[in-house]
Amino acid sequence: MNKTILRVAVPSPLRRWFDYLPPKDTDPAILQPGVRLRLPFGRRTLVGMVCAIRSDSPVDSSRLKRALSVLDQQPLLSAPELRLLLWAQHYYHHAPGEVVSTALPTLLRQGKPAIPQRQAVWQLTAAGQTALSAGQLARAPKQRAVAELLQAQAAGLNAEQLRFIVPKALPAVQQLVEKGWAIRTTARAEIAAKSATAPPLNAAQQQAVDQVQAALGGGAAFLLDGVTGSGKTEVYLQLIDRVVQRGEQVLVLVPEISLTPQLLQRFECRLPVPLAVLHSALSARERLNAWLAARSGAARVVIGTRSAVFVPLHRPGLIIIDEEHDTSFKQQEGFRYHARDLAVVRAQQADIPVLLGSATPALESVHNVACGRYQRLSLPERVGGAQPPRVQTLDLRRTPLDEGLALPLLAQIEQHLQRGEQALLFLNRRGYSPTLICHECGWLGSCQHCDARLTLHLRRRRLICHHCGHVQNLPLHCPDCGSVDLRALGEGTERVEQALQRHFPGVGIARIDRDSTQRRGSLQQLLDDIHSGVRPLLLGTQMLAKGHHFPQVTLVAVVNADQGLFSTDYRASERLAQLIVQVAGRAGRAEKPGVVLIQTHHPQHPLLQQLAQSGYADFAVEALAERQAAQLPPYTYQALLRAEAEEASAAQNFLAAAAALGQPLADEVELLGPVPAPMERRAGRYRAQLLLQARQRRSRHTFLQRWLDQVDALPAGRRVRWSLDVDPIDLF
DNA sequence: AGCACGCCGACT
DNA sequence: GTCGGCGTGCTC
Repeated sequence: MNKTILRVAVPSPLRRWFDYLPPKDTDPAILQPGVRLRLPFGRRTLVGMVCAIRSDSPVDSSRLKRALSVLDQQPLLSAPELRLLLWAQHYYHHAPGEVVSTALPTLLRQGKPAIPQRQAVWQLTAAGQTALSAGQLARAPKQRAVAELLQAQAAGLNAEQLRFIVPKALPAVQQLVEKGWAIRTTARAEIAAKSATAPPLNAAQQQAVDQVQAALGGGAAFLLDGVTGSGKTEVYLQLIDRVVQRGEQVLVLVPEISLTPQLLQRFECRLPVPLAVLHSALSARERLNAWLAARSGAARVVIGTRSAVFVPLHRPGLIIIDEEHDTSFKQQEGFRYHARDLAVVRAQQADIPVLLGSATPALESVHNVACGRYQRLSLPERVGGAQPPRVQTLDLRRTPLDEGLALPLLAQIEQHLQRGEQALLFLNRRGYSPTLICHECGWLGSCQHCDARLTLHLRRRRLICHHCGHVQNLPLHCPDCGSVDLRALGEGTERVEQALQRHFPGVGIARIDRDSTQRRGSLQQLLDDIHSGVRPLLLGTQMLAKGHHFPQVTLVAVVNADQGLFSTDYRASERLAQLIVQVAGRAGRAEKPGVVLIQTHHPQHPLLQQLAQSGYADFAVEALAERQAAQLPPYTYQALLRAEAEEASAAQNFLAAAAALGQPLADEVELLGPVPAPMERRAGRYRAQLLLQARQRRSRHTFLQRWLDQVDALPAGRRVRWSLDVDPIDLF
């Protein structure tokens, strides 16, 4: 008898598939891979997805349950889309149900119908127009901001659009409605067809566009290696335009931090086609609508962060990954996939080109070019003939420092400010100082939940743990000896800001870090002040290093490069090089060449020398040679088994048991550890890890396949939280 | 992960 | 006498 068996991904952390019988009297035509089922699972009822249809099962047929109902008339995911998920499940050895869940919007995971729901749209009324121009909203800034937005968009804006641009816009627009100054409708906002004209491309940009265009309709991977300011986005836009004209869709993946209203605005006014955006700030309904628009083909361009790599597309034509080196493409918990790597696989499977863009490509990508897997497209020059910034080290040895700033640096800042130009200081440490010490007895303020020092936040008068968020009041005297002589050791942005205020009284300073930009809209305010010249001194963390353009900045200083130079993490030098080059890229535009100063006690360090003299590309070649000599990725293939537990030895014990199980299987792989994590205790849990390294991807895969079956069954595993990370990028 | 079953301590 | 602690077993 030829039975129909449904192989289902069930939302549970189990690394297994579950087989079901179809519901009674099901039309066989609707039973296809990609439809959802309501299922009895243990004593619960869950929503799972059919991933394969078979005629037999390893499970005895008497033990197979019947699914309760089929939730979809059509598959939610097409065969190629499911294939990508199955590939990812296999490659990352992760639970099928969690892999599928990652690819579905929440409402679909909950079993809601896959039907778009019309969204409310707000428009300004005539009365609202009058009130706005009469200045009646002068004392309600939020309502005025919303009203101005609505005035600019006659077709109206939906909740998502309003919220994305004006924080807390919904209560404000509600108040406008109550006064009769705005109305709420369900009319669909028309796409503004105000297409800005494309600027002419330079020769390198044109060549890049031509080469990718020639590859449309087939599979090929490109690395667009373009220095900051070389016009990568313009290359994307013109390619997107051509793909859309072929009637195909483009998927654009960007790091979370660069998906800003400015970026969207640029895309919207250059691409007069429906666009869908997928980011974390969307409501569940908005996310589902965007997802469905991508799936139906209504959205021609889909922009999203990491998880958008799984979004279904009616007619995919091109995938673009901007800032491909950015580590936010790697999910760091649960299903630990890398969106960039999966995008490459997806494009390959769909037989379409993929374009990875960066000024500082990941060493993996540079290596893939060298192996012939990617074709390199190079944009060596800045648009408009701007000169690349000059990179110099500033030797800190025996140099007087004021709060971490060398006097020659302060002198330079002074000069640039006097010329009416701007200066940017980069310091990857927020707060006032990373350590509070008792000058009397040596007591250090440390976190009770982590193996870490507490960071002093002087303005808030708090000690804060940057690892677990623990907050305590600033002690007035030493808890150990009672001395009042407590001193701040080291510099954070808050402290450097004070030093700058002292040195440059009256000069506006824009401090940009997580603390100064917590209120929504405050980042925008700071950026506006920078562009208008109100704040010519910029100081900040990572946030300042990514994406933003500061045309007036002619001096960039890296306050402390030494932290990254001697780390035990072999990826630290790659990250430091990327950071320095990215920060340097903020400096100098067109007619004003920039200077980059790197403060260091090790001016002769090869990494800094290389960046200063020959740039990132040469650094990458050298760094790859070192990786090869040390047999590290991308020349070997790693996986990391992590474990954590409240009890000190539980994590180590579990990993030791896992290692013992692995030894007999480990003929082509190496097991290193278990060792305690670099910061063993974090948020009250003890953490340890076991590293696996293999010469071949294949041998890593077969090992993991056999090993995990046994590890899953370890009783010690129940007393810890453990997870597997294939291709880890943080070894802690 | 859930959720149930099951076998030992302090409480209405 | 029970309510409830968390060990351990199972999920097609």
